[in-house]
Amino acid sequence: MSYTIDKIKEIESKWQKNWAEDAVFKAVKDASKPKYYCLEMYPYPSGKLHMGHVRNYTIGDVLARFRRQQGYNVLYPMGFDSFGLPAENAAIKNQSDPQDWTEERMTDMVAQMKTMGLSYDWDRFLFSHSDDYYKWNQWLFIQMFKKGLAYKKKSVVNWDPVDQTVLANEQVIDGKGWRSGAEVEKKEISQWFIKITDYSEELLRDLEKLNNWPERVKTMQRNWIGKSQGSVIRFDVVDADSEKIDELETFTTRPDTVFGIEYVVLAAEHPKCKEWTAGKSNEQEVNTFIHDVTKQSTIERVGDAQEKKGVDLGVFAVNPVNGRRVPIWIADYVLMDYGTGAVMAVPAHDTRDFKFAKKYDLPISLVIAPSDQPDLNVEDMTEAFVEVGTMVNSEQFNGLSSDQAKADIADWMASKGYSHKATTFRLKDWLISRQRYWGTPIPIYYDDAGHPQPIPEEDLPVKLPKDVVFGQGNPLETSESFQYYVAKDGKRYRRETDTMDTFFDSSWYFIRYADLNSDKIIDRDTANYWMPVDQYIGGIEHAILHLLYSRFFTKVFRDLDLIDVDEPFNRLLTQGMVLLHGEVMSKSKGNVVDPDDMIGKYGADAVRLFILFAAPPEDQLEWNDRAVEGAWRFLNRIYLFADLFNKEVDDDIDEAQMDGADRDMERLRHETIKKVTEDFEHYKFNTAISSLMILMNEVDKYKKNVGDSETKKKIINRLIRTVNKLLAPIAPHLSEEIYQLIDGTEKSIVTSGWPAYDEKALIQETIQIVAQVNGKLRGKFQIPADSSEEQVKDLVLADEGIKKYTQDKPIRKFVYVKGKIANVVV
RNA sequence: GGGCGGGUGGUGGAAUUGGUAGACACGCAAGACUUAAAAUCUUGUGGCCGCAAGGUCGUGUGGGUUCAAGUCCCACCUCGCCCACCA
Repeated sequence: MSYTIDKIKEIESKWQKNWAEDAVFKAVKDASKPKYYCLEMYPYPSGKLHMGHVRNYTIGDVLARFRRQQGYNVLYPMGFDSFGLPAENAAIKNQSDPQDWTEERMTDMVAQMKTMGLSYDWDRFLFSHSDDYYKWNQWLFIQMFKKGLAYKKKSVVNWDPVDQTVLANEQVIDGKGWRSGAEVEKKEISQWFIKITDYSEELLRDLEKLNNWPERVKTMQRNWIGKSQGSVIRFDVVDADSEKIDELETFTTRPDTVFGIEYVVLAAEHPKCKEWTAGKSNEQEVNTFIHDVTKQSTIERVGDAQEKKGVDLGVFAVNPVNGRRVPIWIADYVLMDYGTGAVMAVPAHDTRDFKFAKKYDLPISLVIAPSDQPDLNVEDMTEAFVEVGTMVNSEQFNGLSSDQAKADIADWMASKGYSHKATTFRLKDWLISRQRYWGTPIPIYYDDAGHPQPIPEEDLPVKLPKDVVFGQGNPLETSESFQYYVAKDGKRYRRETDTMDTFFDSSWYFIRYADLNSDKIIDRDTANYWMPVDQYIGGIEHAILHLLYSRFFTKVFRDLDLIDVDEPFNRLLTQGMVLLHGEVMSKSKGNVVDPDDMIGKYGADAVRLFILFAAPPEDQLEWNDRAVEGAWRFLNRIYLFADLFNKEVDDDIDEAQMDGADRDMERLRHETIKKVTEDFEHYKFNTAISSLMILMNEVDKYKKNVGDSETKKKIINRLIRTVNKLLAPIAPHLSEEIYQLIDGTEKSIVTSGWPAYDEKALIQETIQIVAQVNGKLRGKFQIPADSSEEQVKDLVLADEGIKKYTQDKPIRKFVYVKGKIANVVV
């Protein structure tokens, strides 16, 4: 009778089995129905699901089931981001095969997903280490190579000394490897890059289209792309005798300060540093400085941000706007890979330049005066003035606001040929090569001249070999079978032994789901039918990298004429973390709650219900075992309530037979349908659930009178059906059980439809309004819903309770907000 | 340093976007049932005063706008996340 754990286990496993057998969740393209593509970020096969996964998938499953009931054709697949370092680290430690290691973990996690009752279409199971998938990674790479979007470049890279691999800029966090946490070193090698910067402008602009993305994710992407507009100014470079020896370009966003340039400063990596000082007296000093700066790891260079160091190169730049000769320095605070690697320094109006000038006793001259201190003296300045002010010491621009001068000087310099306007981005090309085994092999061989050539498409996939040795540098270099590519003519060529960053895999898997078994990368019509993903759900930690790369790949697909959409994810939900006692759950802290334990104790439905009820999906969620029990109690109430279903009566109600209590009950039923439907649309699961609880609280009062009339029995039947369907996305097993018990149909509740509400049924005859005197609550009134303001005023002012406060004072004002509040001001 | 979010009972969180602050739930307390416990049910539960009716204070702090402020404006305190020498 009661909803005991044994009963729960029986119900849950029964329906999981039936759904699988009946292929209830199989997605089939059907142009006659609106489609809904719901997707969670596919997980890394770490071994076990943690509560973060459980939360993520519960949210997605509820949305998928909600849409199915509404009649959408739903695509809801699952897979694994199964390439990556942990499998390889395990191989190094335990001599295990990365593939076996990975697949064991996948098997365990899939079993856990199934006990959660997630409604995935398991016919579309994708994992990135399958050669069926990575073959298309390779195919894509070749298309990119042919278009010049994949290229090789020697460069200083971030070297992770622990993982023995190169890291992308984005994978360096505070100068440390994002996985190992080791301090990153500098190393120069030849690497593969993807030219994402070709799409900087479009990636930035199209953020505008993403109306259903959280604002903060868009802001993070905007900052990451980092567009700035400014001018590139050309300087003549002269020696101590003012003989021109070269030219130099600097980038600035502050053309308004050009009359205040006191020196020009180059990055240590700038090639001109060595050129101009070769054979000079300061050559040794400059070389030592360059060596010291460039060998520093990022953390040392950035960590010491306050202390700026530099060396005078002994050459000069001529400021084109006024002919002034200023020294050229080299300094550690200038970055080679932004702008031109050379900066015009205006100490009075740039914080870094100011500190540098103070340290090396360089002159400072003011060209913008603060509006509240027009007579500011440079000697009195303790920091740079970086705000808008009035132009001074800037010839014909004096007196203008610096904002205005910024535009005017840029135009003027450009017209004189001193500069051109330029746009720069912070976004860098994406370094994708990894000196690692467990990833997609880069499909390239090197011809006799050492030039990279694509492996012909008919030779794809380039499969990962098994004859490798782990723990000695790049494993692919140790494989006899892999090292050489044998071409059609029988010639042997050296093969590329780097593999791809796993972010490459995850940048387009959502497109492959649309047409997983195609013998092309995708079938265009099928992809166009399912794409874009209507609802994408995952952690905020992917706000930049994964989501930006995915947007980029989608645009590349479009430009390769493979698909017609240009943004992959229509709506994005970033779910919050799961905490225990205010801390993130983690194995090292020993504060993890095992999903299996919870499901074993209370059932999947109760765990799902708790997770959705305890917090809005984007907020952090504080785990609470007791509250899970509370969720179980609520389900128990539903289970017992369904017992009242009376098969002897239909639910065709004669409205004339309804009494006041019946009408109230019916109205609340309609209100609840409306509330739950709207809340689901806006991911407000917690308030949807609370409105179901309110309904059940009212039902408990109402049902005490059941048995009196035929009408009440019918209303109870309606309530059971409604509550069950509204609850079905959240607690699918229990709902399916009840559905089959009361309606006994062949169909599943999954496709049984979504309850409708009637706007007319929501109208109330009498409503409650609140009366205030001087803004303080003084009384409540039941009034007919169509009362006029006059009627309300008369009623309120005549009331004894209100009179107590108004006494005989004159009424200064009477404010009435229809159906809500009346405020008497005396 | 820059950007983005937050701060509401013992706890998780509601509040129709300016209109009854604390919905709903957890916890707690009292009671019913029980030999007892668990479960279940009933009642209460922001602080202060009061037996009660009721009064009064109350959404991080201080000011302001308004008939009316958790919500809008100004200043400040504080927590979290992201980016960080970007010229």
